[in-house]
Amino acid sequence: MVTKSPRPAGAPAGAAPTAGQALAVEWLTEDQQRAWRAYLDGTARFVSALDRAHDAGIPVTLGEYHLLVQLSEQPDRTLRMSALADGLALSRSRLTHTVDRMERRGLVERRPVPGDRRGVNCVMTDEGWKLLQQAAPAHVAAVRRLLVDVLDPEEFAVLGRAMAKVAREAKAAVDG
Amino acid sequence: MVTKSPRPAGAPAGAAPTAGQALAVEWLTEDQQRAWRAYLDGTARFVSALDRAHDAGIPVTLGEYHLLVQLSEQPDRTLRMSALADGLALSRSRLTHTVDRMERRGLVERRPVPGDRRGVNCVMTDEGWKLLQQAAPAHVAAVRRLLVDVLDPEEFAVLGRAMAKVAREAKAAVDG
DNA sequence: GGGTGATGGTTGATTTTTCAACTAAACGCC
DNA sequence: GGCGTTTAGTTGAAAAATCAACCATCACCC
Repeated sequence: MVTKSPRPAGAPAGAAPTAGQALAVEWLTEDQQRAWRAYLDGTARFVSALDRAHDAGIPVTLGEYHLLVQLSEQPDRTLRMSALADGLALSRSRLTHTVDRMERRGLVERRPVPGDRRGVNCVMTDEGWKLLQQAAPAHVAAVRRLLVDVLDPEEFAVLGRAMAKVAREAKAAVDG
Repeated sequence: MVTKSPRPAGAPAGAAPTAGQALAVEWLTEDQQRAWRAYLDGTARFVSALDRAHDAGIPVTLGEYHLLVQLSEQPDRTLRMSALADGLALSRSRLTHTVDRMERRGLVERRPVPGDRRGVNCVMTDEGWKLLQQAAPAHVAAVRRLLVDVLDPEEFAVLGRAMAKVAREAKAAVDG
């Protein structure tokens, strides 16, 4: 197995790292490789299956759905753009565009933030709320069918804990 | 906790499902909810952190990198478009466009498939190979730093197994 | 109270992705 | 051997995401 054609991230035959680095790269073991690939592949396929479910009958995009969910959890179904962007791990620009579209559809509204004249609040409209309600059952069913019910409970729990750690780390890497 | 404002996928107060369904939707428990959120959030942040790493110093996009990796594992660094699309969970159209771009950059080449005049093979060029080599160390380092080394080994192993199951299920859902 | 830098958000151009329509070759089958 | 169907891949237009500037307000602090 060692002499396969140089694998994904397997030790490349020639080329040394560009510069500076002391070549202290540790490649992944076979097992790690497998797990990493499984994660990658599984996530890609899961997301696209879920997307497909949203196309077929759920009246909002997966992304829009998540945005509505975030808002739905706020006391007044209201969240500042920046908080929303952070919560959803979206760029500010992307959020601006997304909210533009959703606003046009009447799902959310922009309102000024009381204390800060720079700020903009994003508020879910009744329309948006209704749509969320409508979308929720099929969405949850899909998540169950494609993820939750596929795993046994402990597995799923571990997955959750693991990804929570990953989230923390990634967050640190980005803004740290 | 039950009487929070209707949660993400928590039991909505009003609206019944659109039609037909016998309302047999099972909502997620608190724990499941947490795990699902963690997965979603963790994945989003992980991917964007990895993307960012690719921007900063790695000379190919994450997507392009994965494509090159797939090719690198084939005997002749060659794979049919359809196989590549399946392997990467990409739409055919998206693959066509992506390969267009990469071909312009000289990273891959299109060649006819010997036995089947409909088919198109995608072959990694030496250029592409060199680039992959160059990119690999930093890529692997990032994956380690952001994922592999963040988890303890058993956790990571479980993650791998779990997502492999998920991948199978999603695949079944899509083409089954 | 007037700079200076950070924060919040938007804009518009560029690049990617998606979507639906389309061509061409292969397959099956009678 | 001819006809419908499926498979492979491309195309181009429309939608969405990214990127780099940009404007305004705020916060600090001297």
